[in-house]
Amino acid sequence: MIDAMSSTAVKTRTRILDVTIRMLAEQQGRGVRMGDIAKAAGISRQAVYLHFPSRAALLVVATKHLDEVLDVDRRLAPSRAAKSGVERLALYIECWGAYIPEIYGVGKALVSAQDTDEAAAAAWRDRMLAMRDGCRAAIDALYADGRLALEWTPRRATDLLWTLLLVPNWENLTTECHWSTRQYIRWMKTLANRTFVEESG
Amino acid sequence: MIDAMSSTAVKTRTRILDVTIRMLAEQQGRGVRMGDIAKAAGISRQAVYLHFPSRAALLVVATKHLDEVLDVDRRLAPSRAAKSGVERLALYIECWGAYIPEIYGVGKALVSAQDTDEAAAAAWRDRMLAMRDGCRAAIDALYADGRLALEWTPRRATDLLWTLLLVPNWENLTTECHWSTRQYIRWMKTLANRTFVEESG
DNA sequence: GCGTGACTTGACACAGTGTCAATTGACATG
DNA sequence: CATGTCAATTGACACTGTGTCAAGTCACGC
Repeated sequence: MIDAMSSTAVKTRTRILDVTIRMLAEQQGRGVRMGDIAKAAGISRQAVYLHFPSRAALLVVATKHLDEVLDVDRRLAPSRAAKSGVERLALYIECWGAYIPEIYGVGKALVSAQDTDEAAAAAWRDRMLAMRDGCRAAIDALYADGRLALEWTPRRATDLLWTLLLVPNWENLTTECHWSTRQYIRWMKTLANRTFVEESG
Repeated sequence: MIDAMSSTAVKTRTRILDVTIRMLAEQQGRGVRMGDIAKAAGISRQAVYLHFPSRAALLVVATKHLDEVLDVDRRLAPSRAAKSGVERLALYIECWGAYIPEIYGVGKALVSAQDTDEAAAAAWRDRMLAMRDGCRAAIDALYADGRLALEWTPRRATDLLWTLLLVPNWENLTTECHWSTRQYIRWMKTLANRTFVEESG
C-alpha cells in the first residue's frame, strides 16, 4: 500500500501523522480537529481525506506510527533480559511507566473516539492487550520462581497487574494527585511487590 | 427553585431524570441523545430544555438525583461503624464496590461529556473527591491503629487507594477480564490488605 | 371567561465530519 | 512537444446532534 505511493505522497502522509501525534501530545488528546491537523501540515482539510478515510482511521494509524517511532520492542528488552521474576516485574513497570506519558495524548484521543468508532476501540484494545502480554510474562516469571503470593493464580494476578498499569491510573495519580512519573514508577513497584511477591526463604 | 414549580412540572422533571438514569444504565452511558430521553419521557425534545439548559446540566443533575435515590450515606454507615482500621478498609471497599455498577452508566456519560463541558467534568470530579474522603478515613484509621505499612505516608496511601478504587479499574476487570463484581470486591480487598496493612504482632 | 404556565410544532443556527465535482500544476513518458 | 497521471485545491453540500427562537395549543385556577 505504501509502496504503491509516490515519494511526495509518502512525505505528506508522514507529515500528517507526525503533526497529528505532535498536536495530540500538546493538547492532551483533546480538541484536535481534522482542519487543525490539515492547517498544521500545510495542506487543505480535504487533502487529509486523500490519505486517511476518516478521523478514526487517522488516529489508528498514528498510534501504530508512534509505536514504531518510539520502538517499543527495544524499550522492553531490559525487562525480557531480567534474571528473576521479581526483577522482571520491576523492570517492566519501569519501562511501561516511562512509556505512558509519550502515548498519553494519542491514547486519550483514541479512547474518546471509541464511542463512535469501532475500529478506534479495537486499535486501543489491541495496544492494551499487547501490554497485557508483558504483565503475563512478568507474573509467569514470578510464578516459575515460586515467588507469586499464594492468594493469586497467575491468571488472576495478570488480570490485576494489567489493570493497575492501565493509563487511567497513571492519569489520576499524575494529574489529580500531582505525582511525578518517577514517583508513579517507584510506588507502583512498591504496590506490585507487596501485592504479588511472596517473601522468599 | 424546585419549590417554585407546580407539581406537574416537578413530576415531568423527575420523569426526565429517572428516564435519563435508566437509559444511561441500560446503554452503559453511550448513545443516549436528548431526543431519545424526550421520547422515553413522553415529551418533545424541546420540553427537556424547559427543565435543563443543556445535556451536560441534565447529566450533572441526574448524577445528584441518583445519589439521593441510592442513598450513599446510609450505604457507607457500616464502614463508618467499623471497630478497626483493617475492618474499615474492607467494609469501605465492599460498599463502594457494590455501588460502582449502579452509577457506572451515568458516570461514563459524564466522563464523555468532560471534553466539551467544564461543569460535567467538575461534577464527576466532585463525586470522586467525595469517594476519596472515604479512602482517607480508612487509611487514617489504619494509621491510627499503627497498622499502615511503613512504606506509606497516609497521604500517599490515600492517593493510591483512591486511584485503585476508581471506576476504570472496575470497568476493565469486569468487562475485559470477565470478573464479577463479587470477585472484584474480594480481590480488591486482598490487594488493599497486602499493599497497605502491616502484619500486627 | 381569562390568564398563566407547561408543553408542542417547526424552523433554524452552528460545529464538525465526511462526500463530491471541477480544476490546477507538476512531472514523467511516448 | 503532447499526453496522461497524480497530488492537491476550491467550494459546495449532506448529515448528525446540540441548542435557540417564535408562535400556537391546552388545561387549570381564579
